[in-house]
Amino acid sequence: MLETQEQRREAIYLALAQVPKGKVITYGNLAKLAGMPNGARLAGRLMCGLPAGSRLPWHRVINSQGKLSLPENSDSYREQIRRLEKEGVVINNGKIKLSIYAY
DNA sequence: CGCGGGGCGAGCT
DNA sequence: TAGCTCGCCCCGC
Repeated sequence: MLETQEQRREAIYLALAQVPKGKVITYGNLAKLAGMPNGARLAGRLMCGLPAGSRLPWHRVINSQGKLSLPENSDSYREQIRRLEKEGVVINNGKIKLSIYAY
């Protein structure tokens, strides 16, 4: 299980698809749920490689510091902020409250 | 095959 | 809180 990179990718996607709306999850935790204790960086890699039309909630994935791990000047960054706020996620000084972490 | 670099994380100063 | 180091895994050179 989880031998090919396609299987790992699917595992991450499945785990991501289970993150409820209005909540967020860290890269490390996401990878862990997918069965990869040390796959945080892989998770990050996959996020930036997601197809544009994907229905996956990639915007609910943040780093362990409770912040968005994207360049503040990028379009993706603003897009993520926009989507999160639209779901009711409160962000203080760029940080997200621990109370809305999933799992 | 070594080396540097990532949408990472944990631990120490 | 801010930096730095080190460990992890995957990629491109």
